[in-house]
Amino acid sequence: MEPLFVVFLQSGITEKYIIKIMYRTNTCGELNLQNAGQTVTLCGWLQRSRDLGGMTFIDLRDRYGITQLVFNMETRPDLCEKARKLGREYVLQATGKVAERSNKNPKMPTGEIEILVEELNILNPAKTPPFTIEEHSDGGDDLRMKYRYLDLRRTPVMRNLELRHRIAMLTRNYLSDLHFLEIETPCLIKSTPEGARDFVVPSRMNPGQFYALPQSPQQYKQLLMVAGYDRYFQLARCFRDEDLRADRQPEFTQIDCEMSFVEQEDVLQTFEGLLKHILKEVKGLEFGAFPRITWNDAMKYYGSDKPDIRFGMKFIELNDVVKGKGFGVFDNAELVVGICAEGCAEYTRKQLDALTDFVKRPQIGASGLVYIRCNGDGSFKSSVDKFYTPEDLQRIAEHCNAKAGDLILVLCGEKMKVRKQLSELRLEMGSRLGLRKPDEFAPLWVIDFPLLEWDEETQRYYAMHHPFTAPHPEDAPLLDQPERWGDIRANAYDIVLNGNEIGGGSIRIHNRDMQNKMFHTLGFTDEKAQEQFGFLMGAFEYGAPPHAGLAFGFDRLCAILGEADSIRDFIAFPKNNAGRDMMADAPSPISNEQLDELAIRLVPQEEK
RNA sequence: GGUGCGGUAGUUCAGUUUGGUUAGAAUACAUGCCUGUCACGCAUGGGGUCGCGAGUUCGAGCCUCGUCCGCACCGCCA
Repeated sequence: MEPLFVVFLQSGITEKYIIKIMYRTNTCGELNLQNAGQTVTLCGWLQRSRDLGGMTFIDLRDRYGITQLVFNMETRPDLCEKARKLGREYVLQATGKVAERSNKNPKMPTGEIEILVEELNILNPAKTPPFTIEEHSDGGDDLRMKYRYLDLRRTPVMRNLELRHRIAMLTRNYLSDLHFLEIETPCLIKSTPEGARDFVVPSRMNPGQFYALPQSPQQYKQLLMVAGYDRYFQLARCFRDEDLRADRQPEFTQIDCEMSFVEQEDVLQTFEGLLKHILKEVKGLEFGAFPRITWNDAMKYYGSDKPDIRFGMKFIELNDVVKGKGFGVFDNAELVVGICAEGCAEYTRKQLDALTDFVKRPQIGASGLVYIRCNGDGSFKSSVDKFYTPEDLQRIAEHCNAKAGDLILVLCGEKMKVRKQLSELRLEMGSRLGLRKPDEFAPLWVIDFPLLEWDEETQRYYAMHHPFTAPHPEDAPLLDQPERWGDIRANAYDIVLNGNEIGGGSIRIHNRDMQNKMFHTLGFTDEKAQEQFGFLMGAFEYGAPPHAGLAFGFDRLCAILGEADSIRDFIAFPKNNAGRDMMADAPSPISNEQLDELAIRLVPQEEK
């Protein structure tokens, strides 16, 4: 990085003026032996001081690094006395000569030099912080959230936010070069009941009426297509009033994109290109064409619509080889399915019990786990030896491609449920075997999602993606056959990285008849469709081009590339588990005056 | 809405299994000594509503119930 001085010069300010106005000539991360002899001024925070009696060392920290300041009792007793009184996190300005150290520290980039301080200004004293501002802080999660502005001083968090900035710039430049325009869409919009819960904002000027915050700029970006902005993107803030997770915040950022006059292949190529570009620039990794898998196959082989393909361990369906041998649990099951864990035949009883407990946890809900050990001597030991002869087990092992030394784990039950359960077990085994390395990246497209999803509770179909998603052309006729609605594929796709859904999109419906048919399928009356989506439907009558789009979860993408599990440290000011900002203590009650102005009356909790 | 784990010094934790004298450690902080440290070292010192409330008991940091808070997960997240 350029020294600060040079950056200022390049900005066109004259040198004479700079010296007068500049707090600092250099940052704390850029000085080395070549600067020896120069007089410099640095500013920063006191990271740590070491008082040796006759001399005092201070580590001065800023965003760019740490530089050591030296104070000597013999040469400047006044400054040395001053320096030894300073506390952690004091804000300092120090001027002095860059000098070669007699004892160099190879562990730090500036370790060959130090500053012989001639002038020291305390720009601001500081209270002792409640936790240490270091690479590995001694602070717990909630304390760090409460004092987030201190946590943000720590280098790991700074590096995360720098990474976020880099990915944002790479994205903007890449898409801009492809003629995409970044266009902002409103945050105060109309509430629509489909999908996630809306955050809602009362309107003072329209008493009793509310805006919603966007769950995504979906309808606006489609209107931009109607308006002829044929390539749009936005790093868009989105809001969803749902429960939080480590990788889910109530407000989050999407790389939101839409294109006109394209087919699915164009969209996939464009955004595969974007992700390849980011992976290359950030990680130095080059990829060929990303693998693609249909949703049906993803469910069949991984039990998940976002498979982690950093490792194999694909599902093997076993109905044909296990049924009819008198083991009622298998015989009565809709699906018997297993995975083969290579080299795990040595698993002890205790380890197998732990796995059984894992799948029986209420969150997963399997009723039991069957194992088959393929011993080194070619024999088998299983939890169902009573029902299966060695020859039966041999046949199952062959079906699973299991070798001597492998362990076959089998679950059974209702098809979709057991797939989901085995998916959890597969990921658990992957973790236990160290196959889910955070510095390995395995992107994947999942295509041909179902268009509709049956909801037991409300007894109706919902759009799996959203109501503007086009059906797969081959399946469109099935919209006229309600009994086949569950089989209709959509022209929808997700992009998956290391078992995380990092993006998704679809071809949109641009034809009025098709859209009407879709609303009908979803149980919307004409009036309701008109009320909810009227402005979009109206726009579509004035010449909507064929269009399609995709949105990346930007925070999640940053966290994965930052090799972290939680997105919180890639957001400057995140919310906690309960959606609270622990630093600002939001949300909070508002005054009666504010409520009156908004024409809102609160109902006491006990009346509910 | 549900499940699990946790809450003890400024901070991170031990102590809870088996209730029993003055609740410990490390680190941070303060004071003093120390001229080449870089996790400096040495000495001394201060620092506690054991989350909160109720109960059991002669006696509760420890057991029971309730409650609040944090984290992870299930449901939810078109």
